[in-house]
Amino acid sequence: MARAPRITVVEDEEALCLLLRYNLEAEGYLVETITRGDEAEIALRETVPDLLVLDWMLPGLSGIELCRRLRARRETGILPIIMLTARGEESERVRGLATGADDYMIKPFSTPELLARIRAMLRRVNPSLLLNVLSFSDLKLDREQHRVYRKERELKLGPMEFRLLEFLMQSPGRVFSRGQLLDNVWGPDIYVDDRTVDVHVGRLRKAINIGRSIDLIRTVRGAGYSFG
Amino acid sequence: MARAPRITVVEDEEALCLLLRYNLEAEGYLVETITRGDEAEIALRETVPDLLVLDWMLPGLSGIELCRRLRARRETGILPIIMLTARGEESERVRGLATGADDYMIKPFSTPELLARIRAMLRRVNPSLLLNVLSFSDLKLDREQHRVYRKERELKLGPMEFRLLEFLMQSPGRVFSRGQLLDNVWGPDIYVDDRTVDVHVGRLRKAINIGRSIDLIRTVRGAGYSFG
DNA sequence: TTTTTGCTGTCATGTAACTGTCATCCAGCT
DNA sequence: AGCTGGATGACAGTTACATGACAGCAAAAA
Repeated sequence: MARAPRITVVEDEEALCLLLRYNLEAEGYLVETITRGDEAEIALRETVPDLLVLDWMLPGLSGIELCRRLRARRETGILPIIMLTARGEESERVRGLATGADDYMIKPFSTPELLARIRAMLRRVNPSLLLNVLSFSDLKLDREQHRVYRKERELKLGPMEFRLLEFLMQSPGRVFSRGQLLDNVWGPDIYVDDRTVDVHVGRLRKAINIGRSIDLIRTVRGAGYSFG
Repeated sequence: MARAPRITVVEDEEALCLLLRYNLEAEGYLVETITRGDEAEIALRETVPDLLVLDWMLPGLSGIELCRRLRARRETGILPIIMLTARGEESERVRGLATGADDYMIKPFSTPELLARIRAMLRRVNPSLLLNVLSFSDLKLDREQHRVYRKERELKLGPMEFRLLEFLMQSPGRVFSRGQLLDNVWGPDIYVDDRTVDVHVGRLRKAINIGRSIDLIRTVRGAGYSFG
């Protein structure tokens, strides 16, 4: 499997939490589990995962309300959400979707089906997440082999440079602020200077723009960086 | 929603086709119905709707195969697809999703539920476009990519010009005083001369009115500026 | 163990781009 | 015309980014 997409599970039943974590990690995802709705809202303000599995009933803040609030924010407006509902009444199903969940599962549900839905949804939102080889122009990044090529010629990247490039290549053209890059590439709990990003982008540039190649990384003054 | 979303229904049962067309049109969608899989493939090469309702079993070309082919093409790679399946065996469900459908309904299904799912899915697809790209006439501003185009030609804007244009484009036609612009674009705690706005509007004008294009920014004497 | 090598984060410096102000010119209104 | 408010070019101060240098680590090699 490709580089792990991040999935956050918000579910108060301890047993189900463990089951989901076990299965999702077996599929190769990076999993974060949260048991309370209000805690989830705070956590999601920090970092946005690639997909959210959300229980309908939660202590602190109900799943449906959390969903509504997430949809109202730009950062999480299109975050894929799969809702877990206890009862299968149709009125509730419809309400769940109408609130902005992208899909729902009725408990008890089959784990393989949930995994299939997650895969389908991730592919729809950002196909790059599930690809093993990202390429753009004459640059190719192989996640499995941890190798990068520019025009058939292999490049030598440090670990940080590789991860930075990988992340940027997942959303070509999109501009990320230094804060976003630190969160997503360095990790949410790492506190380093914003300007460190500049240095690494510089190193990455030097590494991938061998010879006279055009610069594949764009600096957006006052905003951040983007690939392509 | 600005324009009526287009929905294509591919279904061979005449009665179901009529029922769906009737209900979807009542909701305000533009509906096209096709009864054969191979015909659908040809039609979808011409125009891509906003959403596709696709029967599992079809004459000419099966729904699952059509789905697979659509996913392979760039234009229809992320076209939202709701699959209609006759039997509800889980293996088939999973197969449907794994092929790339975004959702499915098991026949016989409840019409309100289908409508709710369509609504939810369109909201997810359309706002994502609407959220990130502002456009007016031949001017296009992409927030995510931080790029601005006039007639396919990319413009070079400074950070302030970009933010100013972004703000103005959010409410086309509305007039903002210099004070309002300072508050909203510069920030509430920034104290600069009112006349600074004039200069930036001037710079923005110069940047977006390349050549002989008509001026997209309107000066309202004694009141302020507006876009469009 | 010590030595070497490679990677990372911070800092200092240089530079190019951006910003705010002002003076001057111009257009619209009475 | 005369007045008022807006447009514009010039300019200096400031900001944000690029880059080279370097020390602290950690892993690999000797």
